[in-house]
Amino acid sequence: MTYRAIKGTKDILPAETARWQHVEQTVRSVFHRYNYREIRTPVFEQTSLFARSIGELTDIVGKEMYTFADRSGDSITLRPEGTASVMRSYIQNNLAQDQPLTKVYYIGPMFRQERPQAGRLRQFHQFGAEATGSPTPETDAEIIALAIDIYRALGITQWSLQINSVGDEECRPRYKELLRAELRKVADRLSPESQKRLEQNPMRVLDSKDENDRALTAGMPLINDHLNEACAAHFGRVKELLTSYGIPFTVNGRLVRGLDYYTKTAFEITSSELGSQDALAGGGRYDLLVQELGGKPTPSVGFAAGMERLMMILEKKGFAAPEPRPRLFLAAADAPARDWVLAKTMELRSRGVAAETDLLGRSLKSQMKEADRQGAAFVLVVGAAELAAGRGVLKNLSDHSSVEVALDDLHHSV
RNA sequence: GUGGCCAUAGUUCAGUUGGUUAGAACGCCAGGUUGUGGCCCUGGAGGUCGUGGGUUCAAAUCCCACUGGUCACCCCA
Repeated sequence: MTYRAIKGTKDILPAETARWQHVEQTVRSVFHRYNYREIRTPVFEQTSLFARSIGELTDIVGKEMYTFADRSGDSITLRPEGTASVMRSYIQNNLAQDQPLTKVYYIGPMFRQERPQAGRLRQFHQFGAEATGSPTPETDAEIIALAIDIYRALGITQWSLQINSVGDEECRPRYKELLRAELRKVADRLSPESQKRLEQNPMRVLDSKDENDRALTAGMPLINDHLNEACAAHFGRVKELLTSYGIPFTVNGRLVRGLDYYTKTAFEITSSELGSQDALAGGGRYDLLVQELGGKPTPSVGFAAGMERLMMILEKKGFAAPEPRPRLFLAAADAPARDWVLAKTMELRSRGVAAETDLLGRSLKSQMKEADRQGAAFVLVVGAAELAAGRGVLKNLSDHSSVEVALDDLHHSV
């Protein structure tokens, strides 16, 4: 084997594309149900767009981006997530002018240069939605409900929703100082990773998976106990709405998302059906991002979900999407019938019938086996005798029955 | 970036303390039935045993390096 797909990339083969298409269709139909419209942005952007929106200190920007210089020397990056591009497009195309609230969704490949493992690829696929222009908790709740509805529509029941509020530009800095002061008291005993975060992003220390860190920070103040009035009211309303929508959730005061731009609501949907990488979707509110990118202050909420992890669950559940199959397979019993069979196949196709025939000049037995393998509903064997009589025997491959039909109006018989 | 495990037909795997032409199942092709699929029977094609080096009379088997895969850490979808 000479060429292989690049590490961390995968071919989605014909045997699996039916499942992908089914998921894509289901996802789209739920988005449309919620009145979100599709947006398609380029898969690469100026590097600084991602650096600025995701945050210079995040792992994504610090060590995971596919960044390269193009031929003119500009620094280009393959998108590691969708929100930054969508917001760039929102500002560039002035989408705000059409209506006060813009609801869009996207679906497509993302790229991060990490070590691959179960549920993590270098090129992976996400779908997500952004509701831009609304500060209301009703919008947060809609985004979360939308994500949950997609899993429900796909028959995925083993998920759990965790939510938190990470505060805003007024109460978060105040809380961070409080937390930092607490953390300093145990700083020398924290893991090296957490010591680094103490100054840069102390909230991430609470999110550490290190057991010792967790023990040390066990009793420390949590952000959602130190929200200002506006954030607390917003968070309360989101929880109230989720409850009224019948969506179960747990509040996790230590939940901090990996991207810098979140404010107020942050949430994560995980599945116990997955391995170590168990996050199905994540999202939250990002009221400061649009202005950070040069637009007018525009409050927004959104989420992103991984397609491969969804596929892993569906595959594990043995979910099989229906495959396209030929309606009729036309088999030639002898050489003179081949031309007629080819012409008839083309005619049926032009009439909208999924018709298939042999292109390899194979024996009749082989053609029959092929028709069976393809899952064709019917097979018609045509030879000199049938051509002379103008009639043939149409065989139903699933119930083994046969009927005699006129060759001229075959399309009425299948 | 760090660590564990793994690498033999297209696929899933067997291959004894190192020993002669490396096997099975499934899949693929052909025939059994000179014009009818699925089951069955017969036959066939298909492998530089991941790559390179070393030990040995002898290596798929032991050792080293590399490459690839996989899982986990970090982090995330």
